[in-house]
Amino acid sequence: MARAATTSDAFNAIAEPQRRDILVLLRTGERPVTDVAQVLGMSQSQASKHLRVLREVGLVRVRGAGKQRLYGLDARGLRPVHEWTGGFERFWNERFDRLDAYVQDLEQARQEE
Amino acid sequence: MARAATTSDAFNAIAEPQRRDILVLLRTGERPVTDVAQVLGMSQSQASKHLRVLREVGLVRVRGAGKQRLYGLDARGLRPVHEWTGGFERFWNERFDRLDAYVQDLEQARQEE
DNA sequence: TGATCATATTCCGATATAGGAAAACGTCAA
DNA sequence: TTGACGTTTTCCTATATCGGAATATGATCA
Repeated sequence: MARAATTSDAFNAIAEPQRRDILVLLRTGERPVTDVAQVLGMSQSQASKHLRVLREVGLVRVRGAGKQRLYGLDARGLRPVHEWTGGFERFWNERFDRLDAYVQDLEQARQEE
Repeated sequence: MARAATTSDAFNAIAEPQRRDILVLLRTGERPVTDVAQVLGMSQSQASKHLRVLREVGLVRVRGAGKQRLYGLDARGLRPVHEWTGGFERFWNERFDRLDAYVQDLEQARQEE
C-alpha cells in the first residue's frame, strides 16, 4: 500500500507547504489561478493542481467569473486539525517538565558515580 | 520530485492516521512497541516503523528499559500545527456566512427570473 | 466562426511511501 | 556461550505523489 492520497483528508492536503501557502494567501480574499501562481512563484499548472487537491478536500471553493475562476477559502476543514492538535495542548507544556526532570536526574546520577 | 518525506515535518508525519493514533495512545504514558502494536491492532514491524518516523520528527522519545524500549510523547512539535491552523479560526466561522449569503443570493436571483 | 485569454489536464520522470514477511540486531538470564 | 525475548531493519510490491513541458479544454468577444 502506498501513502494515502493527498485528497483523502485535510491532514494530507496540508502536508504540502505550497498548499499551506495557498491557503494563507486566500485569507486575503478570492483569487484567480494566475494570481496565486504569480504571487507564490509557482507555475500555472502547479497552482492549478494544488488548487484541485484543496478543492477535492473542500478547503477551497471555486466560482466562475467570466474567463476566470476565482478560488476562495473554505477553512472549515481545518478545524478538525486544529482540534486534534489542541488535544495535546497540555502535553507540550506540563508533560515535558517531567521529561526534563528525568533527564536531569540521569545526569545527576551520572555525576555521582 | 516526489512527495515530501514523512520525516520532513510534523505536518507530514501526522498525515498518517495510524501515527495519529499512536500519538493519542501515548498520551496515557510511555509504552513499549509491542503494546502499541497490540492496542492499535497493527504488526510489530509496522508499529516500529511508524514510531521511527515519529521519532525522526521529534514527536516521540525513546529510552531503553531492559529489553524493552519505552516510547514517550513529545508533543511540542504539534504546537506549530495547532498554531498554523489557528490562524484560520475566524475564517471557519465568519467568512462563511458571506459565502452562504452569496449562494442564497444566487438562488434567489434564479427564482426571480 | 475564429482568435485569444485563463485554466485544466495529460505525459513523463524520479522518488517515497505503507504494509507483509523474513531476517538481523540487542539485551538480559542461566 | 547459548537461548529467548523484544525490537529494528531489510526486501519486496503496488501506488501516489510533485514538478515541468506540452497539450487540451473553456469562455469571451469581435
